[in-house]
Amino acid sequence: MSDLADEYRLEYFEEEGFVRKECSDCGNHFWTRDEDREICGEPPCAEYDFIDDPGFEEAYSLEEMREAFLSFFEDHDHERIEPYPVAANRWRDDVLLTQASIYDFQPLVTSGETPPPANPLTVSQPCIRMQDIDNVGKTGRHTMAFEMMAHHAFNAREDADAEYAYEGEVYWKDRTVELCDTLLDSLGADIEEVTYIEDPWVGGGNAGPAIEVIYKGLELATLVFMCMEQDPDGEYELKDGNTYSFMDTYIVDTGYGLERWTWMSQGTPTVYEAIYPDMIAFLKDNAGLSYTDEESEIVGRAARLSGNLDIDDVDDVEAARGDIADRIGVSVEELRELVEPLEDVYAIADHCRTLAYMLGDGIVPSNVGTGYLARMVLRRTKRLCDNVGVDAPLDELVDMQAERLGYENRDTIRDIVRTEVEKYRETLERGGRRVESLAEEYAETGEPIPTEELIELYDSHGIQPDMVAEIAEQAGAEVDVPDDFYSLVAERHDTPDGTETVTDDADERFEDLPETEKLYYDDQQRTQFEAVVLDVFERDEGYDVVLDQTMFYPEGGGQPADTGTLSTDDVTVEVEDVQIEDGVILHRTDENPGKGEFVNGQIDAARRRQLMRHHTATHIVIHSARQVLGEHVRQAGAQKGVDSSRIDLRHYARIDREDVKEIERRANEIVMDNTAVSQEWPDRHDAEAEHGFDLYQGGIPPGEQIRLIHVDEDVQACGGTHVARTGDIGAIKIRSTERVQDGVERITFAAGEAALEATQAAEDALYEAADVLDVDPEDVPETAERFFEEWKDRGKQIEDLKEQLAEARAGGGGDAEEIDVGETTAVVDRLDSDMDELRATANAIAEEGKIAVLGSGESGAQFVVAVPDGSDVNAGEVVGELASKVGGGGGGPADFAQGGGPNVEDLDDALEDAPDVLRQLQDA
RNA sequence: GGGCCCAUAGCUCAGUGGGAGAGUGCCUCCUUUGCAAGGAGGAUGCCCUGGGUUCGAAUCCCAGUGGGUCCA
Repeated sequence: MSDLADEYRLEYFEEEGFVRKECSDCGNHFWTRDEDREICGEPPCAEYDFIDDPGFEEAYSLEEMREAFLSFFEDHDHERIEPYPVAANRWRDDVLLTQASIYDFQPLVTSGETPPPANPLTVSQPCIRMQDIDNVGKTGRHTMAFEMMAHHAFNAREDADAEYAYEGEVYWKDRTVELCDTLLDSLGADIEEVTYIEDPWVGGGNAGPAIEVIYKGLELATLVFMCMEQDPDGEYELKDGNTYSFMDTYIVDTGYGLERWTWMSQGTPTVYEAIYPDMIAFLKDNAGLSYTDEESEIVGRAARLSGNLDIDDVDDVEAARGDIADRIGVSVEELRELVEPLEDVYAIADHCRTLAYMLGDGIVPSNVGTGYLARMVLRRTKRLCDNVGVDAPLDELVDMQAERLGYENRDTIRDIVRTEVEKYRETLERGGRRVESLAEEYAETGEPIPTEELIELYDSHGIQPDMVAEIAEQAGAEVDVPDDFYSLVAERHDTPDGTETVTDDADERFEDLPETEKLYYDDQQRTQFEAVVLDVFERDEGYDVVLDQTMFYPEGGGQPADTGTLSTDDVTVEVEDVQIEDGVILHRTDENPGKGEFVNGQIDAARRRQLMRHHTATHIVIHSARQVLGEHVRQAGAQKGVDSSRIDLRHYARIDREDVKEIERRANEIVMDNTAVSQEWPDRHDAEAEHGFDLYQGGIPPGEQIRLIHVDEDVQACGGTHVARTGDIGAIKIRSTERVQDGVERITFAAGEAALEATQAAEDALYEAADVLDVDPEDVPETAERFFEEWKDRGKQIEDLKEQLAEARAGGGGDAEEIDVGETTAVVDRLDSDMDELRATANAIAEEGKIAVLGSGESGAQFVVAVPDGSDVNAGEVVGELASKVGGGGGGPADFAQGGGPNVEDLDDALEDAPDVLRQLQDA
């Protein structure tokens, strides 16, 4: 096994007089121009040297530094590209957020399937990393949101066997280091002080040599040379314990932290003051934080010290605070009081920037996916604001960052923030009440609130344990939060195991067949074609027929497959389903048309027409919804059908009736405009540059060219079949909306004939209702309301009357049988009315000091037994005895019981036995 | 994508197989008339919808609808 040491012997280092050293402290190897240098320069081997002593010639703002970087690389033959959204799940499904510039090019560009937008290129990519969220504000250098400035070059070996979307070498290690070195020099850094540390990189199945660039104690950049992939037979064993071998493609992946470069140029105590000084000032002022000269001095020194410490988790921060306080010569309490509000302010500024990125790029808060992350950040930010006493509305704070970042959808962002803050407030209020009553309960018993309750409160109601503790304390209850609280919560989510066996049935039978020519894109209106049967494969039921070309659309992009027939001179076979595998289209048929035959294909035209109408209508509905609800609306899924289709949209509020009507109106305007629906196959990077990522509502297709569908002003990457003109859709009718998840709304709609049918079905329902009520359809709502009110009134009246009837009956005696049972009198009677009446009568009789035994045969045999106060007869037992005689059971409290059974014919016998039963039970 | 929780009076909620409740608000009267005052009486309800189990379901089971929440 070999390590990668040779990979770092660069000509550039040699030419420039670098020497390779081993750090006397940590043992890492590094390259430096300074022959006497002993340590690598990276904390904890060294401390920050740039606080109050900036490392560059001039101080740069964040914007100035970004521009300086990008234009430097433009001047050195790189093309500047626009950054991608922070919501990486918009072009890849393996991650949620963009965490590095290379994410922009994974997986299609890095694998060589798709060419990069430019080569070499430079970009400043906004990124969000949630991993360090607890450190933000505390360490002086951690941020959740940051921009990774980068230059990338995509190379492929000339001797590679396979075809790649880029060829040859643009540049590799020497040039990369040279560019970085030159950049530092041009900014006025003392390049004698710069060290390049050897630090092999491994991640996500790829690996390669990498270099950390350290200057004045701060890691300014990482230069990664991605050129290896995991390989069981690989020659190199790397730090993750796996073996790796070289790939055909090799990629320069660099990362320069914009914030750190800005910080380096200013030398402020923390990175936050360097990157958004205005917002920090505003927040400090708003929270009423002001410091005397002496206090400022302490805060400054503490900040410097915390920055110098190598702190990677919060426990260390807390422990370190004591250390810092000692070194400054103040008490820990004093230090905490001074520093904690500032830490909150730093974190608020950072979190607001994170939210601006997330919401600005169209993430909608939700209980799933990126939306959930946005919600978490927002709630955390709100807590920090409350904690430190910032009373400016959160939407205003987020807007400050959104404005700085140049977002144009600021009104929507503010609206989303306001909605979310309100939701959070309601959750807290609900939770507060719940905790209060729980706390009171446990305060009475004197027991601490059990952990099980805490988990339930957090998991099901979103109430943090510290909030429970706070409220419980006021109510005088104890709370003991276990240290492993969050792992206990996690345990609750452990599923019995869901090891999915990925059924990877990559069918080798089709490997030698050519890709089927897709006729359905040439003329989407045609339904007939001729073809040659290349091969036929037998299936469990039916056959897979492969043709040289086809008009049949295979299932894909939410559009179901076409059906139809294939005919030879001799036979006609039914096509029941169509699938595509590696470009080969499989027609699933009931019979074998015969290999080598010429066939005449005919697709079910009516079905296809409806599918096309629904597909084009889907684009129109999304487009209309975006106009009505806002530009943040994005497709979260779609399914087309013959009778109806549905689309799921990301939106932060319920779509109400007014919205539906407006969306429907706009959609039908587009239909009535009868504009042409066009398709084109542009280069993917040209398309992205012109239309942005909103193209990919339904997923990202691979390849150099992508198919775009234009409907009205809407443009989407789409592989489906569409009508020629919007008028062909006929009409679009929205049938229903539902909230399928928080932040995701589903619209179900019908197009063409189905729209007409849907409308007629709704009308039928109305007419039928009108017919029942015997009124005009337009009077149905009013009449229904009146009927409902009257119905309720009558219910009340009937109840009232029953009570009167019962009292009259109890007083009047009637034909009821009266028996003496010991010292009390019992009334036994059969009334044949409902339970309510039976109960009322029994109550009235008991009021008069008599035992009531009433039976009814109205719906099954039923009994009610009521006993007056002071009687020693148990009503429940009486009922139980009687009910068993009619094949049922019964029970209830000792003074009032009811029961019954299915055998009505035995009711009279049971009642006749009642006196005996009563006497027996009394004697017992 | 998965897990969990909730739905009862205008509001906040209790009730977990057998007669629908409390607090608050509302109405009437009394007391007092000074700020969230006291006393007495009264009206509140398809117990979310639909199925099932049961002699009997607000209560148990299933499905749906609406909301909440945690996780990947």
